[in-house]
Amino acid sequence: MILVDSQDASPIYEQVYRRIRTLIMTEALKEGEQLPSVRSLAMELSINPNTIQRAYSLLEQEKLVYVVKGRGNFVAHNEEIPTMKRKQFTERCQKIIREAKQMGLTSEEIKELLRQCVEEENDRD
Amino acid sequence: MILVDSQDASPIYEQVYRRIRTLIMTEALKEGEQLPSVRSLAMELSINPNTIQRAYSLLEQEKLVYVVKGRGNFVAHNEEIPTMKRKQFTERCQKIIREAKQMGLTSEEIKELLRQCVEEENDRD
Amino acid sequence: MILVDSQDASPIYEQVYRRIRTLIMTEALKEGEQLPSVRSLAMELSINPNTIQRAYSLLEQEKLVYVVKGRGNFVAHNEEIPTMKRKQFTERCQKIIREAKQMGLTSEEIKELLRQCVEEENDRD
Amino acid sequence: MILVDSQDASPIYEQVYRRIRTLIMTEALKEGEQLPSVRSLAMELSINPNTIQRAYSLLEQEKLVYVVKGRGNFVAHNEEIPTMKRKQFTERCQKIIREAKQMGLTSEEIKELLRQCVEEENDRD
DNA sequence: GTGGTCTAGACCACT
DNA sequence: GTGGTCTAGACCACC
Repeated sequence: MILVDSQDASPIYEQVYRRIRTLIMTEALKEGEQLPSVRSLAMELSINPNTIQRAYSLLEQEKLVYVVKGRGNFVAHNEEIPTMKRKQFTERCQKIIREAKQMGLTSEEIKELLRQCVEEENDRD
Repeated sequence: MILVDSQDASPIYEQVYRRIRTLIMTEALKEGEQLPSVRSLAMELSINPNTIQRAYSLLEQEKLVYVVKGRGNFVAHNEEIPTMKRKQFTERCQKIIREAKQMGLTSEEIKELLRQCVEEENDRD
Repeated sequence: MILVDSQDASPIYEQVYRRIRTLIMTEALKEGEQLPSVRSLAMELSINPNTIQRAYSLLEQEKLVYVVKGRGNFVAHNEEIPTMKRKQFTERCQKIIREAKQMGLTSEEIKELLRQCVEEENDRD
Repeated sequence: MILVDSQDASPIYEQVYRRIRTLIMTEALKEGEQLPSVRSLAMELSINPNTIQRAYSLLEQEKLVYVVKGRGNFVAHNEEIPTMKRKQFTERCQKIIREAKQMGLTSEEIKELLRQCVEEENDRD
């Protein structure tokens, strides 16, 4: 369910964090469900427990996970997930549009290219 | 023409590289034009010449710049720039759309959010 | 009468301790009254008897509870409770006011903020 | 300027974090000023560099500090500091008032005790 | 068994 | 020299 890509330039703790974050947002991990323990997941991925610990701490900070000392980490109740998903998508869009403009693409070109992307993706469904 | 943001998390050589890359793609720097020398640019930005050298090397690797030993760095001829710009933008779009779908956003939601982004960006102009 | 919040970061034994302490100080549990037995309370809250035992020990240390071996735990006689409550509150206040001054807040600001706090709390009643 | 109290139950990284946070909020450390390097501070306090690192990361997350890789940590520009100070004070007040009510103190008593505290503190000036 | 903290020591990227 | 990441191994509190 969780993989570490040693080719990926981003730090391992961040890969693990992002992966679990996605699993929670897609509800592959449901509210109240227990995450694998720090140690067991570390063993499974053959990495250091501290590295997993760090990923779990990030998830806790974002209130996606809550910790019960001595028992484990659990998926938190979070009704803002749909909002978060939209916000995340919007931010990324704005970023690439801004960069495209900086590259000298006109608003019209951008609009047209976006339209094409959406259509293509719909055709694939 | 080139600025370094010390608050930016990305390394300085990459900031310089990206900035010049943009200048070339927007044709603010035209084919055959000479780039500032490694030393003079380093002085101007008060950073280490090694850092500039590294940025120039990246540009050379991408064939956006060619070097004439003893004379300097020059903007290369590259007729594929407009195509590159579009292709790059399209690829990024497809990537974030695909990820959004994986997150469980519907095609309709995505379409709507994209429309909003474009509008907002136009309003900022 | 006693609840355990698994989301609360503080250890369970402390939650139980604080809760019973409050019940005694508010005289919801009166002098001489018997506390539930370690085992029965553990069963009721579905937690380990050791955890309850630890909470009771803290209460005993503070002389809020006394133990009769083989019979159970009882609320102690303690005529200083009202004084304790005021003293505790006053000490805390002084502490945060002193810290606020250290942060550079003026006496006037502090007075005003305190007034607001009191009002808001009264509105909630 | 920074001290670690081995008696204090709170983790070392948090003590360091809180201490520097206070220094910034009181402007003992001013905007743009450089913090001691991770390694040098670790040496000075005879603790592990990782522990300092962690404290600095917290400060960065709160945007009180920004990092320039390869150069060091610097106090960030943050115009929200006065607001933060008030908010922090208000939260603490609310907390102790709420707890006092839970203990059975009446609103009148609380008001009166607060008034006394403020007066005493003013007398000390 | 669980998570939380800390140390010691290493390697990397950046300046 | 700087910060950032990771490992290995330890100890503690809690359940």
